Amino acid sequence: MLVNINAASAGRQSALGELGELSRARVILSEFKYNRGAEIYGQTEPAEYIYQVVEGAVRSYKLLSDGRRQIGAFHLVGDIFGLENSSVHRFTTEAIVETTVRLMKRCSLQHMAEGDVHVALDLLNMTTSNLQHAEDHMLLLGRKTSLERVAAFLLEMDGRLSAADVMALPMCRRDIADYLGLTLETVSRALSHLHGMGILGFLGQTQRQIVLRDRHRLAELDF
Amino acid sequence: MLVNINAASAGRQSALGELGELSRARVILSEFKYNRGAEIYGQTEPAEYIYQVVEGAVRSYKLLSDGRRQIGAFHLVGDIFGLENSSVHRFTTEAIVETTVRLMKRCSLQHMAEGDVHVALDLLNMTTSNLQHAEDHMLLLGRKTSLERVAAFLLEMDGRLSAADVMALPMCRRDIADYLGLTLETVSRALSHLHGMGILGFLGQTQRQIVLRDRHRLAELDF
DNA sequence: CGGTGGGTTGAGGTATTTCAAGGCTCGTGG
DNA sequence: CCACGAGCCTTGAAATACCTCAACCCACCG
Repeated sequence: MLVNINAASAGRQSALGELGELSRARVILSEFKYNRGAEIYGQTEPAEYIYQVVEGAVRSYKLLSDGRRQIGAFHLVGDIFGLENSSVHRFTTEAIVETTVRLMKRCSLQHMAEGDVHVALDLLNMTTSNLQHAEDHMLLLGRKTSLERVAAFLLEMDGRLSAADVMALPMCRRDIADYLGLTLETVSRALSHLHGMGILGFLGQTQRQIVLRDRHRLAELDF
Repeated sequence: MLVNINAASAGRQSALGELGELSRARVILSEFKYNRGAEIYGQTEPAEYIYQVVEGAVRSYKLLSDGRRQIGAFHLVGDIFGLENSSVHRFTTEAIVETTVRLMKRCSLQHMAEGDVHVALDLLNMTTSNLQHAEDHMLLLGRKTSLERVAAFLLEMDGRLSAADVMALPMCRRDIADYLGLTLETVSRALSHLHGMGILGFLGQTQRQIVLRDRHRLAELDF
């Protein structure tokens, strides 16, 4: 059963609260754990389950035939993913770090949606949230400079991770780059630049813990 | 009433057929005509209506504060748009050419969706179609070259306009560019390049009528 | 006719990519 | 305990895809 479902989800998945709705129907199967880098499902695979991140982080991406990769979204704790309601997945998803997820059979969900308007409306809300994110991301990918993209990324993560005043990014530079439509070197340079401007600082040697020193000036960079 | 609703819509708006469902409830208001370039609604305006293109073509876009523009989608004959089901529009939309649309009050739709599962599922399907398009477009904007983008655009339009063997594009080069995340010059050069390769030809002087001579080779350019 | 709104093409500039080198951390095995 | 390689990150220098600026053409229209 899916009780106590991470109520503090201020992120994109605004419908999370309403998953309580779904939970009452006892269709949650169980938890499952994936190792760092493990594939959760592949593009064009039949979509059997939908998932919720309990712990860890997930990337979902598309590939071109020559290996170019575009990450469409990162799924953090509390997020629901795998909700392509065509019966086939449109992305490949992988665990970025050691990740545990909750599973739910998609067909029973489908069934529920047909019987209960509220479930259907919940699905609609979740899908709309995803659409909205995709729309904003198109603007970023089509029209923003590298610095603006990285600034937008940091602000997004700041809003979604929001653990403390220091962000612990789960993903590497290459993941960020493939999310932002850049190369990892460009991302690195942009971060260095922001560091040099005094807008952010690094903690530890791994460079994945980032502290926002001046959220206001960062927001000004993101048009 | 919304009968005879352009059944030949093989495009993204696969849910079009199901709009028949909606039509039965007599919430279609009337038709309205917009002049070339006229704004249909603006970003952040309250979303009062949803629309269906009867004749013409529509662009919907987002702007950055300095004028950079990203077109998220073109809406052609038969397409439904304005379906942001947050009560506020997330795009600005304009008629590309003289365009007539059908209107439907959004609130009554909302009301219907709450009462009828089928309506809710229709909305979900339409939203999912839009999401799928946005996901594919992210890959294009983030990772494809200018030639690949233009090739993909031509193939998309070929599938959606599919009037005869000659495509009559309603939109200018700048619109195409802002859709593909390029400049109009780059689009023009890519088209010239494809022309030079014998893959496509132009009809008339306006350069908006394009004939695909070699659809197969074009498809190979779109990874 | 002159002006405006597309469209094409060339030349030069630039943001980002590509290629390459080096540093740091961490796990593994000698 | 240290050596070593692998993974990750940064930084520099060179290459390039795309952008910018500019000129020109053509069709259309008052």
